[in-house]
Amino acid sequence: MPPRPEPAPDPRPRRVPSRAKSEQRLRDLLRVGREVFAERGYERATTTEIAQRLGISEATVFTYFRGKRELCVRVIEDWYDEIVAAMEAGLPPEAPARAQLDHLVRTHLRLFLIQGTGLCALVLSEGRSKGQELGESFLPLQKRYTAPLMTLLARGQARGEIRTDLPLRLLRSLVLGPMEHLLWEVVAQDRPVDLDTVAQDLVEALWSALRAPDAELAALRRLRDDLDQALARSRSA
Amino acid sequence: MPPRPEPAPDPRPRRVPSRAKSEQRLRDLLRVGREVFAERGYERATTTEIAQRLGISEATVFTYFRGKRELCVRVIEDWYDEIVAAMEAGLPPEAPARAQLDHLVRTHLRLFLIQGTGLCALVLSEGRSKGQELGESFLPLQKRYTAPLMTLLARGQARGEIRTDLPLRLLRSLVLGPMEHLLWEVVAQDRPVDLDTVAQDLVEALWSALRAPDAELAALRRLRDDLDQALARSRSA
Amino acid sequence: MPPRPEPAPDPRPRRVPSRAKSEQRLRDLLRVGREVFAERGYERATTTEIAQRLGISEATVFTYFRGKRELCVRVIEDWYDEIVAAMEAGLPPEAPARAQLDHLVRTHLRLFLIQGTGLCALVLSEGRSKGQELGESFLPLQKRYTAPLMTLLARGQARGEIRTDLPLRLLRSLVLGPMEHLLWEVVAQDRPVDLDTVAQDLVEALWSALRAPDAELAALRRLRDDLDQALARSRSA
Amino acid sequence: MPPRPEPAPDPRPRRVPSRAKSEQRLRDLLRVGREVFAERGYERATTTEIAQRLGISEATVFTYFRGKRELCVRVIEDWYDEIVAAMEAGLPPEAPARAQLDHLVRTHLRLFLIQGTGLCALVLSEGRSKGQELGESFLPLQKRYTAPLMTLLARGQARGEIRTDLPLRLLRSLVLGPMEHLLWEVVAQDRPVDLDTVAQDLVEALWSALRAPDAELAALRRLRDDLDQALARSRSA
DNA sequence: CATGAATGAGACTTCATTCAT
DNA sequence: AATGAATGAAGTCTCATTCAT
Repeated sequence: MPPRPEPAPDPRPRRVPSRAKSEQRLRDLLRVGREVFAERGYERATTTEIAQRLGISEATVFTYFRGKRELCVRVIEDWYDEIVAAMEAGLPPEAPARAQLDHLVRTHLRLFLIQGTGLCALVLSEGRSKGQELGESFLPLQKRYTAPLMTLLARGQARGEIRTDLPLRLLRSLVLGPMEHLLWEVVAQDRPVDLDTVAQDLVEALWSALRAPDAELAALRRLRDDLDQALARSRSA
Repeated sequence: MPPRPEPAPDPRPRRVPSRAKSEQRLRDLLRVGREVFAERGYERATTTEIAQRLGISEATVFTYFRGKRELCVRVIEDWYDEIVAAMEAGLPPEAPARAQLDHLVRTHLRLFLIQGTGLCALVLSEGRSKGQELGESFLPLQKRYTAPLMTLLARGQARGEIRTDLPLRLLRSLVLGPMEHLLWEVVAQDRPVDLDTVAQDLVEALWSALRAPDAELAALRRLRDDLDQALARSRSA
Repeated sequence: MPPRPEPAPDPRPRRVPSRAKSEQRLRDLLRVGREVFAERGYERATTTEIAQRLGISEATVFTYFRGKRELCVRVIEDWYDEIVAAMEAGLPPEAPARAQLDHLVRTHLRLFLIQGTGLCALVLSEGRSKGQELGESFLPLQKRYTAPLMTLLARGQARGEIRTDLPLRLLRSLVLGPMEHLLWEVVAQDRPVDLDTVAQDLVEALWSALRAPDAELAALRRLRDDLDQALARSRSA
Repeated sequence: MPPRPEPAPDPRPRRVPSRAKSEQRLRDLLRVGREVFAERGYERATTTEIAQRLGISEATVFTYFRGKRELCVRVIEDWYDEIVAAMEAGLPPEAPARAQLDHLVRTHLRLFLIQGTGLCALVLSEGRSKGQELGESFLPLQKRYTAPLMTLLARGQARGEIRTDLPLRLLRSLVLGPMEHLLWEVVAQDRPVDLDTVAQDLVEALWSALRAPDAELAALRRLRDDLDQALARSRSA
């Protein structure tokens, strides 16, 4: 467990493994790397284990990646790519906001339930303190990751489907936060969940919080406010 | 009754850190331990650093705690104690659910903004896989931590203030999730936030999702009806 | 069949020292390990010293053995193998028991005089209390080690060469005990001994204690009787 | 487990604990020290444990003894004193050698069965290599310890009860060796023994090896030898 | 006199990484 | 291109011993 010095970006030239080397090997490393990092977290994952699971030499890992850190970053990037792709696929921009939200939530939960929690934890805990070298690589990824949601929300606001009285960032946390929290619980307590039920319930709750107040409600609120003011005037008279 | 698991042979005695030892030292260790674990996470935190920050010998750390792990657990416990205490203080059970929620959210954000994110990450990422040795100590703490919220929600449901059509667990995630997510962003992007604004907005959004679906609507309708009748009476007079 | 003891969760993989690794290195480690453990005993032997004597890095030691304990066990096993092999070589089962005893004692003393005392001490003092982690590995070795002697004794009894009125275990101690004791003295007082003389004397003494009580006596009596008869015949002729 | 540098005799003057201090405390320390050293061996015994068993501070131990090593030496000395005393008591010098041997063996086994094995191991394994600082203190003790036996044997030889054709040292090992060996077995394998039976058997066997050859046997052997010579002469003629 | 507290010195062990083959 | 082997640097933890009170 000695936190290696991880001696900074390392400007020395490196035999860059020729792309043509073994695409398969590279994919294997990313796949197994993802498994191991997800299971153990960054610090507790070892190059030894990754190599062993593939039945290759540890040294080979360093032929494909400059080091553990680079492998980890690549693993995370790959994972983000998948998520973003899945999220964007089948999200017709013209569908009603609630339907889009439903798709997003469902996709999200599904992807994470399969394997994502470990990686999520990885990103969360490694991408933490500013001093950490890993974290810096993650910010742009975070951006890409939340982009589909932000787009969805913005479109919904533009169309009057989603409330506009709260900052977008807050709405984003409102959607992503509960999902992550739910997933933690699932993993921590090892309780199986019914994806469909949870997704449905969650969207129901979220939508209550996100939707633009509907017409009658708006009218009634205005009525009440008018009344208030009228009363106030009458009293001050 | 199962035949006792045979109480581990040869328990070499350890120096027991006398309770009455320098209370100050102990508090210092917990304080600095909290800092370091929060900043670095469990694996990257080192007993060396903790000792150095206090200007004491590393060996001294082990006079007060059986090891790194115990220190960490104690740090977390301490932190939970603070949180739970703060959460319970000033939460009048008879107040309206929304007021209670407001208090809870505000307290939560305040406590975490001060230092909690690192510790939150610590708990989240270390309390992950069941195989991990730390995680097991954390589950009971999690329970205590969410207890105030659960009580609040249950009371609200009983009084008809909070919707009953969704499982409590989901509502809990709905509240805690966004807070954690917001805090990550704050820390990760180092963006300052206005606690009051964020808390107010968040409660506003959460309440839309939590309240009994027809509560406001019903109230407004009744208001309108009352108004109608009042006007009618006034005219018929 | 008892329900398997649940195979320890989360077995973080270790680098497996490949059998084909530098055989030479391995032999060196066992050789030097034997020296150091013999000189210092288990606790006072250090991996540092073992590595230093070979001029290699301490880490390398752990590439070949899982840890200090495993190295020690392997050292002892090796040593036992040598002893048992030497003991069995040249012990013709059909030879008279006393001749076999002579061979065994001589071999034993010779092997131990070279280096064995330290290792003997190691086994004796580490294999002591049941709580000790090392001891458990040693019992089977002890069995193998004393097997040749036990066989010898049993065969001798079957043939009527060795007394049968005492338990085998006691006879075993009667043989092995003095040898160990003699060796202690040699080492402790650093007094040189003449292997042949000591072995001869010891066997002489041991044989007095082991032989079937009446064996020599009976033989001599028969000799005398034969003689008498021969004389008688010669006179009557 | 770090083998302390044990920084050599330490010539600095030391507050020698006034004899009048607490004789009781001193006895307690020696008693408990004996227990712990016997159970664990020198290296694994800790001043912590000794102090804890007495419910006193670790520092106090160092008020009574210059250090762990000195305590250990004193423990061993005490133990030797007891043994020698017990051995000498009730050993009437005029009794037949075999009766004396019986008493000695019985006393020895009894004393060791109670507690001695651990201490025996201690002496054996710590008093090993010449470089060890502990060992040097032990040689004179060894002398005192074996003195009663040596006296017994010498007297027996003088009286013609014990054979004189073997060196005394060898006879000593012949007696002490098996006893130690037997005790190892008892402890190592945790097998209970019947002291009386074992003692009786052992003495029986030992006596066969020690006693002066009896009259008939001697006569017969002389006869055989004479015969041999006569035959030889007759042939060479 | 007794002790609470602190600590220096070191032990075992792990692991990312390098390099000759 | 792949790897067997080696290792530097670090980490956690233990314990005899000292010293001010």
